[in-house]
Amino acid sequence: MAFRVLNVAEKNDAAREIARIMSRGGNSRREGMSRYNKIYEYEYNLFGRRCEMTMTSLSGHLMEIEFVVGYQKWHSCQPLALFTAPIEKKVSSNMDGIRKTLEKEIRRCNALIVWTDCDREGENIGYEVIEVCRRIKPRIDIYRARFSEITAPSITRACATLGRPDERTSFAVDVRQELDLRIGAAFTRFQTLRLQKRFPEVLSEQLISYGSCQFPTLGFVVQRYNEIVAFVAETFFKIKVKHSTPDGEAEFNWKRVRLFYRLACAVLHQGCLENPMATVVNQTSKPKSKWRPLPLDTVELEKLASRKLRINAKETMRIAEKLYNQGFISYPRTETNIFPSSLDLTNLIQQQTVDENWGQFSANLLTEGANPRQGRKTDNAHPPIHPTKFTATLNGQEKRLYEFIVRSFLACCSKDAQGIETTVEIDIAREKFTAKGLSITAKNYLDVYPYEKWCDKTLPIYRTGDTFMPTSIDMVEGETEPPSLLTEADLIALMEKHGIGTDATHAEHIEKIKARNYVGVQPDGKFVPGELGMGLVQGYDAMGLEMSQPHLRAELERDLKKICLGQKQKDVVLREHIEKYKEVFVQTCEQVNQLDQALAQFFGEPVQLNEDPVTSQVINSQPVFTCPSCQTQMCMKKTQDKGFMIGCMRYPECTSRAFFPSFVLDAQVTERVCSRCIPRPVYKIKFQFKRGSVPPMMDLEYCTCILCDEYLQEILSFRINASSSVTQRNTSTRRDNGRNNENNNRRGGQMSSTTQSQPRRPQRPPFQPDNHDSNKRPRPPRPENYVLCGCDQRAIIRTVRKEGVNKGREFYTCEKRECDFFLWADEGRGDDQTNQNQANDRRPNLCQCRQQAVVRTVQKAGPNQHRQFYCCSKPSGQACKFFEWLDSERPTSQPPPAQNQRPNRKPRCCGICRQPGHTRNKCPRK
DNA sequence: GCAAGGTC
Repeated sequence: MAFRVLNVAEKNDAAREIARIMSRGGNSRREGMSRYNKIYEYEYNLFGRRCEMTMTSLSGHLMEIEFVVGYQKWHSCQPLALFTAPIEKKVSSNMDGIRKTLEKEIRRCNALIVWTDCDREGENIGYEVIEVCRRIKPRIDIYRARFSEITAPSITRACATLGRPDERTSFAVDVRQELDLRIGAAFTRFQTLRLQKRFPEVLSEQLISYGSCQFPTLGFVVQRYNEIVAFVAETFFKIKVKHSTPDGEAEFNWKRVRLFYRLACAVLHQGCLENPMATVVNQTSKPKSKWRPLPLDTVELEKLASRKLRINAKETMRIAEKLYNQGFISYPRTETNIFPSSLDLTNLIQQQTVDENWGQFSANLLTEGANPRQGRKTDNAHPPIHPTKFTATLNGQEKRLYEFIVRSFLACCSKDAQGIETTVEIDIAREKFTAKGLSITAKNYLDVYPYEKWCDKTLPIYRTGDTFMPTSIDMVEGETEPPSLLTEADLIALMEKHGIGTDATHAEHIEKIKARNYVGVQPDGKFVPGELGMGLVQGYDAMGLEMSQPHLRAELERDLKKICLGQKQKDVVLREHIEKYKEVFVQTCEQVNQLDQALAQFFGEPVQLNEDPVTSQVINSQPVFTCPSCQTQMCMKKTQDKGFMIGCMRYPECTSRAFFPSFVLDAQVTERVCSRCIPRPVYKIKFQFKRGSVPPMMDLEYCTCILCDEYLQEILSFRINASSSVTQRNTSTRRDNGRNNENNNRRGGQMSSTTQSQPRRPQRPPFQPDNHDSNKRPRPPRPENYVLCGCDQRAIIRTVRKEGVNKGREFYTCEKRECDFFLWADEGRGDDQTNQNQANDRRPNLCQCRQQAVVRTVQKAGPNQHRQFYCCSKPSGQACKFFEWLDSERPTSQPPPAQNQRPNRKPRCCGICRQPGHTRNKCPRK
């Protein structure tokens, strides 16, 4: 049986080229599941045997990381929680075709060779391929091909020296991805949500993002602007000597360049004036070259297009990609500035000989032979940017950029410009002056490269020992000048220098800070900080945080390198950086007023908010509490589906909280007293309920304590029972009546007399957050008037309200809607343990699909009506077929007594005919 | 609605 190998490259171009080299042009091609990623097939000798090779490709990263569902929405959690929120890595939806191709092809293969780019990201992308393939074939043999360029020798060498993928390098990328996501999302949400509310007139629609590359890029612009603003001009003085002759004019510059003291300069100037005769002390002539341009890589193209053509980096890349797709130029995303020896430069130059502007130059170049200047960088994949086909059909910016690429290519393949530089040094009153002249002897590349100037400068002829009387000796005054604002090319150079972003992303980061209104661009192409950008940088600077400095990113880069070298563990780096940024985040929250103040300089006074100082979370209702466990302020807010919540704003770090159910319409804190936890803070809250949600108990007052963390339902059930005159229960099933007693006494006995008659409940220890796992919400202390139901939730007591034999009877039912737990209260009345035992007895089994099985009752008329059975609790579409009768024997023909029926359970009314027993879809009237 | 990194 044939030994098949699946080969995967990072992009289709690379796959095609590697396949062509390995097959010596003899490969076949077929379509894959992704239209951009073809499948190439050929045979190759590998592992000492003839192998059937299948080569396909990706389009960069196959997977993306994202927070799990509960954290994706902006208001779903505190931004602080994003530092620890669970994340997942999965195949991006737009990469589904590629995933399917891999899954399909790996099934028929015996080994996998990863041919992704040989850099850090490439290694990580390789592991994404491995993960997808291992899901299909867990034991597949995996190799890594390492190559420095896509040429026959390099590819052959890679095949002969196949190794294993480097997990550490891939880990480094995992760390970078996770940190970028967590930090970016946390700060972006925090800044945006807060500042939109603080400055609604200006920022209500503004997204205020933070990114580890965006902010340093902004920082460069602001720093240069600040340097200019802070610049103090200094006056300087210098001496200039001129000499005019019939052969030409010479201007001599002072060797001291300039002095900042007028008197000193004046003394020396006076000396020259008193003894003005100049003596030529030295005269030299030497050859001078002006170097031709390097081959174009992406960054160089962006910088030069910005400087020479005034086309910005983003636009340059857009046009370049279009030219590439039309086949006019080579791939424009490359870090290589070395032409590979395999590239046929002569043919490329030949194509350009037909042009009316540079055709003649190209023809001459052919006769001389191409001699490209070579740089030092290679990305192992793509050659420098060069024209691949002649065209004269382009217009506008496309034409300009194409012409620039062609002229750069021809200039690079030509020769340096040559000239003779003459330097003349003279002495006047022991002060030295020099003048320089230039005589160009061969323009060479300059003939085809109009973007650079090199001019002749003719000097009169001087010989050493000559003397002459200067035409003028002047003392001139000048002022030092501030640096100029950054151009886009300057900005890209700074980003490159400090390791901010990559070649492929520089333009995107610049574009992003423009889009966010952090910076603006003047008509002359210079970058100025915008009000928002300036305010953000000033605000963070005022907090003493170096958010806009490149150091933080540089530190991460250093640690990532250590992961690659095995000097540091991935988890350690991740933990350290998360902790560091989390600390920065907390500091930002604590000092966030600095940010407000910085922006207030530009946008006016901010709108006042009720806010938490740590999280700046806006609070909708008063007042603000102090968290008893961490001293952070807590807030009460209305949640979408859970009614009201009082909770620590540092959740989940601090788990102090209390929830109130959704039938509460309004809540108002009236006091801060606790009968049980004094001197701990406790809140007494007055609730209003939706009409009908509880028996006629409107404006019920409820005292709860955050420390004790008790639930509203408990007091509700108590009050309901107390007012319904049901038989007195065992006092142990009642909640803290003693506490109410104390409260009532303090408030002058406002509570009903029923509560006052209850005996005091034993004191329970206050809530101790330190005893809880910070990742889990603490379970509330269990009050005595509920039982645990089978799904481990509380089953609370309710009263049958419907007319009939069971009216007024009480029953336990699970708080959870999905759970069908039901227990008559009088079946175990007076004995809490019995209640619990009964509940436990009725705990559902685990069904076959490991889901809970719940008890249901047969509704349908027939011999089994009212009989109970276990079945899977999943929704019908997903449920397994687990089924088990609850009773061992079949029931008699008589229906079971009424107390075995569940009151008010699932009337199954269709809502059309108002008749129970069928669903809306099956209604005969429909 | 968030990052940065691949790539088409």
